[in-house]
Amino acid sequence: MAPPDTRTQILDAAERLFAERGFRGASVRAITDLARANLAAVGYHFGSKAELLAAVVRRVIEPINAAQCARLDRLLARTPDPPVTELVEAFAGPLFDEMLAGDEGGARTSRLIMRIIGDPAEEMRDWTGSAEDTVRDRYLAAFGRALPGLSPEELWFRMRGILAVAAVDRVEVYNRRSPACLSPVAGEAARHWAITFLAAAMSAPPTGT
Amino acid sequence: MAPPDTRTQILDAAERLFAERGFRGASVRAITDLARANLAAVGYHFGSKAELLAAVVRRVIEPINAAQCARLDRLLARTPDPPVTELVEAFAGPLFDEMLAGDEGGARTSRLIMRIIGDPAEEMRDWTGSAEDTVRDRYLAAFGRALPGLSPEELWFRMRGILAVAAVDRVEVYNRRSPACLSPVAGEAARHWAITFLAAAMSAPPTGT
DNA sequence: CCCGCTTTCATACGTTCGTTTGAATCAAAC
DNA sequence: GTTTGATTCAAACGAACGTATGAAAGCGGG
Repeated sequence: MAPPDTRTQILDAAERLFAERGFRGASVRAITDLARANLAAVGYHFGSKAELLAAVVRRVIEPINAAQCARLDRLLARTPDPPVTELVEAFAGPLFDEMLAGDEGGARTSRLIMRIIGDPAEEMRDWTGSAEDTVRDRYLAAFGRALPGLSPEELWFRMRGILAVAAVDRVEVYNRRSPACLSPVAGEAARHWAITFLAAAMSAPPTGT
Repeated sequence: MAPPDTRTQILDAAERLFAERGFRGASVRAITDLARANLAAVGYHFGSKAELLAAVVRRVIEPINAAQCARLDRLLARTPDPPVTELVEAFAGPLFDEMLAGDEGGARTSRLIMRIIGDPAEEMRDWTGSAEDTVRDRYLAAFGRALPGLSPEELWFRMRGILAVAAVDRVEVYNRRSPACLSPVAGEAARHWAITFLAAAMSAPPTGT
């Protein structure tokens, strides 16, 4: 099981191609070619392309969610009302951690998150995910205590902003169309920049409406 | 030419379907069906599906860019160094203005911007756009004066954040997976929330790295 | 009426897609 | 050595796709 394990190789190839090309853009043939597996292996090991996607997404999301959860636990063990900056760090940090752990300096996971958010294919939303909802609700509650006066709707609006900024990092379109003079952003710098940016954004006073 | 104008009807249908389903997900057949036109009409009026997309994107982007440019001119006519909040308002405001003008309360344009940012299809990046680069560079310069001490790279990182937050608004995935209790956000409120959120984010002190 | 030009239409072509199938291969148990 | 179950393989299926084609239809000016 150690070296080749067709199933894992397909998962790896699919993660990469789904991230790069989206659900519709990554054909089963391209995935099995990259995985050096047979075309029918996807059907055999996963049932269908949609179920393969779900397996890929779960494998990527789970450690991120676990880390977000653990860091929130650690924060709450220290004080029941952590400051906004630390909440942002705990929530957004794991997104960048996992991103940086990937083979290509994290671009792959970041792009995959972008796909999860933005891919129009219906199949991108079928990976259940009650655990994700739980974590999200816990952070919503914690942010709510740290930012009294913010309506639940505006709070949720701001949390979507966190995900958007984290996901949009390293997305190709931007880098392709970025001002020519700028060098690509190193992963660690992007992490700090994002935390700074988002902590300030989350801490903004309530709009009022 | 007034009522039916096949070309315009195709543009409208394509704008809607590209926004909803992405480039690959919106088939030429679905577009011409929605437009009540013949399948071959796309080839006749636009040449190819990719050129149809370019025409759609240009039609959506141009007024936004013009508005961003005009508002920056107005700002600079008043003072050579406008404050960050007004720059954010001038840059992000038109995104929401145009979004709100659409038929479905703006969701369509917002989603299309999201596609422009996130769609993995290569064709999504072929709509030239030197005018867009000009506007972007002008805002980069203005933000640079308003935020001395920020490196050009971090400045560009933050401007991408503006686009990300504006685009992610009303994207279906989020609303589908949003906490059940929350009602959907009204367009005007989202605009204020985003400006507040982004003005605070842009005004954050330099990270330093 | 008829002409030239634009536009619409039905149809077909070749490709690529996801999925299925049934035989071949492999590895361990007996 | 044979059997059994799991895995891999080449091949094929029908469906959907983007595009091209040539005839039909509309239509204002001679």
